[in-house]
Amino acid sequence: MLIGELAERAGTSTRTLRYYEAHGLVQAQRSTNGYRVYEEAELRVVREIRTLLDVGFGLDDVRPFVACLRAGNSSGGVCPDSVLVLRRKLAEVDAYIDRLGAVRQQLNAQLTHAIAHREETCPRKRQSAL
Amino acid sequence: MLIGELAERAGTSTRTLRYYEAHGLVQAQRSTNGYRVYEEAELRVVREIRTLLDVGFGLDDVRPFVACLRAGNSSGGVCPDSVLVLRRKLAEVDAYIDRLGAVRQQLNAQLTHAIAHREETCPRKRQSAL
DNA sequence: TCTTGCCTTGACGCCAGCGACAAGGTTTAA
DNA sequence: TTAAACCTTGTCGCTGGCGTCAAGGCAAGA
Repeated sequence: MLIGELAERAGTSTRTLRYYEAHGLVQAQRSTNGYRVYEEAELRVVREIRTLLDVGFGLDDVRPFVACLRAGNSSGGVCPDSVLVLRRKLAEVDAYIDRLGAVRQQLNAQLTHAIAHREETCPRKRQSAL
Repeated sequence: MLIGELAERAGTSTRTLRYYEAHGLVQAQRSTNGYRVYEEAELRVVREIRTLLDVGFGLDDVRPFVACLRAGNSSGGVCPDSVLVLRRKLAEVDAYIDRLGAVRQQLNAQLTHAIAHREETCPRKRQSAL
Protein backbone atom coordinates (compact mmCIF):
# COMPACT_ATOMS: atom_id res chain seq x y z
CA MET A 1 0.00 0.00 0.00
CA LEU A 2 1.38 3.38 -1.02
CA ILE A 3 1.01 6.60 0.89
CA GLY A 4 -1.91 7.94 -1.12
CA GLU A 5 -4.00 4.86 -0.51
CA LEU A 6 -3.21 4.80 3.19
CA ALA A 7 -4.06 8.47 3.47
CA GLU A 8 -7.41 7.96 1.81
CA ARG A 9 -8.30 4.89 3.82
CA ALA A 10 -7.32 6.57 7.05
CA GLY A 11 -9.05 9.79 6.17
CA THR A 12 -5.95 11.94 6.39
CA SER A 13 -3.48 13.58 4.04
CA THR A 14 -0.17 12.31 2.77
CA ARG A 15 1.44 15.28 4.46
CA THR A 16 0.08 14.09 7.75
CA LEU A 17 1.42 10.58 7.27
CA ARG A 18 4.88 11.85 6.47
CA TYR A 19 4.66 14.07 9.50
CA TYR A 20 3.81 11.14 11.73
CA GLU A 21 6.66 9.15 10.27
CA ALA A 22 9.08 12.02 10.83
CA HIS A 23 8.01 11.91 14.45
CA GLY A 24 8.48 8.19 14.74
CA LEU A 25 4.85 7.15 14.93
CA VAL A 26 4.17 5.51 11.59
CA GLN A 27 6.53 3.10 9.85
CA ALA A 28 7.05 2.25 6.19
CA GLN A 29 9.32 0.13 4.02
CA ARG A 30 10.74 1.64 0.88
CA SER A 31 10.33 0.18 -2.58
CA THR A 32 13.24 0.33 -5.02
CA ASN A 33 12.07 3.62 -6.41
CA GLY A 34 11.99 5.20 -2.97
CA TYR A 35 8.24 5.09 -2.49
CA ARG A 36 6.91 4.41 0.99
CA VAL A 37 5.21 1.02 1.23
CA TYR A 38 2.90 0.38 4.16
CA GLU A 39 1.60 -2.82 5.61
CA GLU A 40 -2.06 -3.25 6.39
CA ALA A 41 -1.37 -2.99 10.10
CA GLU A 42 -0.30 0.63 9.75
CA LEU A 43 -3.87 1.56 8.96
CA ARG A 44 -4.89 0.66 12.50
CA VAL A 45 -1.95 2.59 13.85
CA VAL A 46 -2.93 5.70 11.95
CA ARG A 47 -6.52 5.38 13.08
CA GLU A 48 -5.43 5.02 16.69
CA ILE A 49 -3.35 8.16 16.36
CA ARG A 50 -6.23 10.08 14.84
CA THR A 51 -8.77 9.15 17.45
CA LEU A 52 -6.39 10.03 20.25
CA LEU A 53 -5.49 13.36 18.70
CA ASP A 54 -9.17 14.10 18.32
CA VAL A 55 -9.58 13.56 22.03
CA GLY A 56 -6.93 16.16 22.75
CA PHE A 57 -3.76 14.09 23.03
CA GLY A 58 -0.46 15.35 21.72
CA LEU A 59 1.79 13.27 19.50
CA ASP A 60 4.00 12.42 22.44
CA ASP A 61 1.06 11.13 24.40
CA VAL A 62 0.18 8.85 21.53
CA ARG A 63 3.51 7.03 21.36
CA PRO A 64 2.83 4.39 24.02
CA PHE A 65 -0.40 3.47 22.30
CA VAL A 66 1.32 2.93 19.00
CA ALA A 67 4.01 0.83 20.66
CA CYS A 68 1.27 -1.15 22.35
CA LEU A 69 -0.43 -1.86 19.07
CA ARG A 70 2.87 -2.86 17.51
CA ALA A 71 3.42 -5.31 20.34
CA GLY A 72 0.44 -7.20 19.05
CA ASN A 73 -2.40 -5.98 21.17
CA SER A 74 -5.85 -5.46 19.80
CA SER A 75 -6.11 -2.13 21.59
CA GLY A 76 -3.43 0.48 22.08
CA GLY A 77 -4.54 1.31 25.57
CA VAL A 78 -3.91 -1.93 27.43
CA CYS A 79 -0.20 -1.48 28.11
CA PRO A 80 1.20 0.04 31.32
CA ASP A 81 2.68 3.09 29.60
CA SER A 82 -0.60 3.77 27.88
CA VAL A 83 -2.45 3.44 31.15
CA LEU A 84 -0.14 5.99 32.71
CA VAL A 85 -0.97 8.41 29.93
CA LEU A 86 -4.67 7.67 30.24
CA ARG A 87 -4.60 8.41 33.94
CA ARG A 88 -2.66 11.61 33.43
CA LYS A 89 -4.95 12.78 30.69
CA LEU A 90 -7.98 11.95 32.73
CA ALA A 91 -6.60 14.09 35.55
CA GLU A 92 -5.88 16.90 33.10
CA VAL A 93 -9.37 16.73 31.72
CA ASP A 94 -10.87 16.78 35.19
CA ALA A 95 -8.79 19.80 36.11
CA TYR A 96 -9.79 21.54 32.93
CA ILE A 97 -13.43 20.81 33.48
CA ASP A 98 -13.19 22.26 36.96
CA ARG A 99 -11.53 25.37 35.63
CA LEU A 100 -14.13 25.78 32.93
CA GLY A 101 -16.80 25.42 35.56
CA ALA A 102 -15.27 28.29 37.50
CA VAL A 103 -15.01 30.34 34.33
CA ARG A 104 -18.60 29.60 33.58
CA GLN A 105 -19.63 30.94 36.94
CA GLN A 106 -17.66 34.12 36.39
CA LEU A 107 -19.27 34.69 33.04
CA ASN A 108 -22.67 34.09 34.51
CA ALA A 109 -21.98 36.52 37.32
CA GLN A 110 -20.88 39.15 34.83
CA LEU A 111 -24.01 38.62 32.81
CA THR A 112 -26.22 38.87 35.83
CA HIS A 113 -24.48 42.03 36.91
CA ALA A 114 -24.75 43.49 33.43
CA ILE A 115 -28.46 42.84 33.25
CA ALA A 116 -28.93 44.58 36.59
CA HIS A 117 -27.09 47.66 35.25
CA ARG A 118 -28.48 48.01 31.78
CA GLU A 119 -28.98 51.73 31.95
CA GLU A 120 -25.35 52.80 32.17
CA THR A 121 -23.46 54.91 29.70
CA CYS A 122 -22.35 52.91 26.71
CA PRO A 123 -20.24 53.58 23.67
CA ARG A 124 -22.31 54.82 20.74
CA LYS A 125 -22.72 52.95 17.54
CA ARG A 126 -19.45 53.00 15.66
CA GLN A 127 -17.42 56.15 15.70
CA SER A 128 -13.87 55.73 14.41
CA ALA A 129 -11.67 55.38 17.46
CA LEU A 130 -10.83 58.26 19.77
CA MET B 1 2.94 57.29 34.18
CA LEU B 2 5.47 55.66 31.87
CA ILE B 3 5.28 52.22 30.40
CA GLY B 4 7.54 50.54 32.93
CA GLU B 5 5.46 51.74 35.84
CA LEU B 6 2.20 50.72 34.23
CA ALA B 7 3.64 47.33 33.42
CA GLU B 8 4.69 46.77 36.98
CA ARG B 9 1.46 47.98 38.49
CA ALA B 10 -0.57 45.87 36.10
CA GLY B 11 1.61 42.84 36.55
CA THR B 12 2.57 42.54 32.90
CA SER B 13 5.53 43.36 30.70
CA THR B 14 6.22 46.44 28.64
CA ARG B 15 6.20 44.23 25.59
CA THR B 16 2.67 43.21 26.39
CA LEU B 17 1.51 46.79 26.76
CA ARG B 18 2.98 47.77 23.40
CA TYR B 19 1.33 44.73 21.91
CA TYR B 20 -2.06 45.75 23.29
CA GLU B 21 -1.57 49.25 21.96
CA ALA B 22 -0.62 47.94 18.54
CA HIS B 23 -3.90 46.09 18.58
CA GLY B 24 -5.88 49.14 19.60
CA LEU B 25 -6.69 48.16 23.16
CA VAL B 26 -4.53 50.42 25.29
CA GLN B 27 -4.00 54.13 24.65
CA ALA B 28 -1.15 56.47 25.49
CA GLN B 29 -0.13 60.07 24.91
CA ARG B 30 3.42 60.78 23.87
CA SER B 31 5.77 63.09 25.71
CA THR B 32 8.17 65.30 23.74
CA ASN B 33 10.88 62.67 23.82
CA GLY B 34 8.55 60.08 22.36
CA TYR B 35 7.89 58.16 25.54
CA ARG B 36 4.43 56.74 26.08
CA VAL B 37 2.56 58.48 28.87
CA TYR B 38 -0.44 56.74 30.40
CA GLU B 39 -3.27 58.07 32.47
CA GLU B 40 -4.33 56.36 35.65
CA ALA B 41 -7.46 55.05 33.98
CA GLU B 42 -5.40 52.84 31.67
CA LEU B 43 -4.45 50.71 34.62
CA ARG B 44 -8.03 49.54 34.95
CA VAL B 45 -8.19 48.91 31.25
CA VAL B 46 -5.11 46.74 31.35
CA ARG B 47 -6.42 44.82 34.33
CA GLU B 48 -9.71 44.22 32.57
CA ILE B 49 -7.86 42.89 29.58
CA ARG B 50 -5.76 40.59 31.71
CA THR B 51 -8.61 39.09 33.64
CA LEU B 52 -10.56 38.44 30.47
CA LEU B 53 -7.60 36.87 28.74
CA ASP B 54 -7.08 34.67 31.78
CA VAL B 55 -10.62 33.46 31.37
CA GLY B 56 -9.93 32.41 27.81
CA PHE B 57 -10.99 35.43 25.80
CA GLY B 58 -9.10 36.51 22.73
CA LEU B 59 -8.02 40.09 22.18
CA ASP B 60 -10.91 40.67 19.82
CA ASP B 61 -13.40 39.52 22.42
CA VAL B 62 -11.96 42.02 24.85
CA ARG B 63 -12.51 45.11 22.70
CA PRO B 64 -16.12 45.82 23.70
CA PHE B 65 -15.18 45.65 27.35
CA VAL B 66 -12.44 48.20 26.91
CA ALA B 67 -14.75 50.50 24.98
CA CYS B 68 -17.30 50.09 27.73
CA LEU B 69 -14.81 51.11 30.38
CA ARG B 70 -13.74 54.10 28.29
CA ALA B 71 -17.35 55.17 28.06
CA GLY B 72 -17.22 55.73 31.78
CA ASN B 73 -18.68 52.58 33.24
CA SER B 74 -17.39 51.04 36.40
CA SER B 75 -17.44 47.61 34.81
CA GLY B 76 -16.52 46.65 31.27
CA GLY B 77 -19.27 44.10 30.99
CA VAL B 78 -22.38 46.21 31.28
CA CYS B 79 -22.63 47.39 27.67
CA PRO B 80 -24.67 45.58 25.01
CA ASP B 81 -21.67 44.58 22.90
CA SER B 82 -19.98 43.14 25.95
CA VAL B 83 -23.10 41.24 26.86
CA LEU B 84 -23.18 39.70 23.41
CA VAL B 85 -19.65 38.51 23.87
CA LEU B 86 -20.42 37.21 27.33
CA ARG B 87 -23.33 35.19 26.02
CA ARG B 88 -21.32 33.80 23.17
CA LYS B 89 -18.44 32.87 25.42
CA LEU B 90 -20.76 31.26 27.88
CA ALA B 91 -22.17 29.12 25.10
CA GLU B 92 -18.67 28.22 23.97
CA VAL B 93 -17.70 27.24 27.47
CA ASP B 94 -20.79 25.12 27.85
CA ALA B 95 -20.07 23.36 24.59
CA TYR B 96 -16.51 22.78 25.60
CA ILE B 97 -17.51 21.41 28.97
CA ASP B 98 -19.87 18.99 27.27
CA ARG B 99 -17.17 17.85 24.93
CA LEU B 100 -14.72 17.37 27.74
CA GLY B 101 -17.33 15.34 29.55
CA ALA B 102 -17.59 13.03 26.58
CA VAL B 103 -13.83 12.81 26.36
CA ARG B 104 -13.69 11.99 30.03
CA GLN B 105 -16.05 9.12 29.51
CA GLN B 106 -13.97 7.76 26.67
CA LEU B 107 -10.82 7.89 28.74
CA ASN B 108 -12.56 6.17 31.58
CA ALA B 109 -13.84 3.47 29.29
CA GLN B 110 -10.34 2.91 27.92
CA LEU B 111 -8.96 2.68 31.43
CA THR B 112 -11.60 0.21 32.49
CA HIS B 113 -10.95 -1.88 29.43
CA ALA B 114 -7.21 -1.75 30.01
CA ILE B 115 -7.55 -2.93 33.58
CA ALA B 116 -9.67 -5.85 32.43
CA HIS B 117 -6.95 -6.87 29.94
CA ARG B 118 -3.80 -6.39 31.94
CA GLU B 119 -2.19 -9.63 30.89
CA GLU B 120 -1.67 -8.85 27.21
CA THR B 121 1.62 -8.61 25.38
CA CYS B 122 3.34 -5.31 25.94
CA PRO B 123 6.43 -3.62 24.58
CA ARG B 124 9.51 -4.34 26.69
CA LYS B 125 11.33 -1.76 28.69
CA ARG B 126 13.13 0.62 26.30
CA GLN B 127 14.77 -0.83 23.26
CA SER B 128 15.92 1.76 20.74
CA ALA B 129 13.35 1.82 17.98
CA LEU B 130 13.09 -0.88 15.33
C1' DT C 1 6.56 10.64 -26.92
C1' DC C 2 3.86 12.92 -24.12
C1' DT C 3 0.72 13.54 -20.65
C1' DT C 4 -1.27 12.21 -16.35
C1' DG C 5 -0.93 10.99 -11.85
C1' DC C 6 1.46 9.00 -8.68
C1' DC C 7 5.61 9.70 -5.56
C1' DT C 8 9.97 12.28 -3.31
C1' DT C 9 12.33 15.99 -0.17
C1' DG C 10 12.42 20.59 1.39
C1' DA C 11 10.67 24.74 3.32
C1' DC C 12 7.53 28.52 4.40
C1' DG C 13 2.75 29.81 6.45
C1' DC C 14 -0.68 29.73 10.08
C1' DC C 15 -2.71 31.01 14.77
C1' DA C 16 -1.98 34.00 19.47
C1' DG C 17 0.15 36.28 22.71
C1' DC C 18 3.63 37.47 23.79
C1' DG C 19 9.45 36.66 25.10
C1' DA C 20 13.76 38.10 23.83
C1' DC C 21 17.22 40.37 21.43
C1' DA C 22 19.24 44.20 18.55
C1' DA C 23 20.62 48.85 18.07
C1' DG C 24 19.84 53.03 19.37
C1' DG C 25 18.08 57.73 21.97
C1' DT C 26 17.16 60.25 26.73
C1' DT C 27 17.64 61.57 31.42
C1' DT C 28 19.55 61.43 35.82
C1' DA C 29 22.90 60.55 39.34
C1' DA C 30 27.62 59.95 40.65
C1' DT D 1 32.19 62.00 31.69
C1' DT D 2 30.31 58.02 32.05
C1' DA D 3 27.41 54.59 33.65
C1' DA D 4 22.72 53.16 34.86
C1' DA D 5 18.22 52.81 33.96
C1' DC D 6 14.82 54.25 31.55
C1' DC D 7 12.62 54.54 26.79
C1' DT D 8 12.06 53.74 21.30
C1' DT D 9 11.09 50.68 16.85
C1' DG D 10 11.88 46.34 14.51
C1' DT D 11 12.32 41.60 13.97
C1' DC D 12 12.77 36.79 14.93
C1' DG D 13 11.34 32.80 17.97
C1' DC D 14 8.05 29.79 20.16
C1' DT D 15 4.26 25.93 20.37
C1' DG D 16 1.59 21.96 17.32
C1' DG D 17 -0.21 19.83 13.71
C1' DC D 18 -0.45 20.13 9.89
C1' DG D 19 -1.72 23.01 4.72
C1' DT D 20 0.40 24.41 0.78
C1' DC D 21 3.42 25.40 -2.66
C1' DA D 22 7.97 24.27 -5.19
C1' DA D 23 10.80 21.49 -8.00
C1' DG D 24 11.63 17.34 -9.42
C1' DG D 25 11.66 11.80 -10.25
C1' DC D 26 9.02 7.53 -11.72
C1' DA D 27 5.39 4.58 -14.06
C1' DA D 28 1.97 3.67 -17.38
C1' DG D 29 -1.48 4.35 -20.92
C1' DA D 30 -2.72 6.70 -25.57
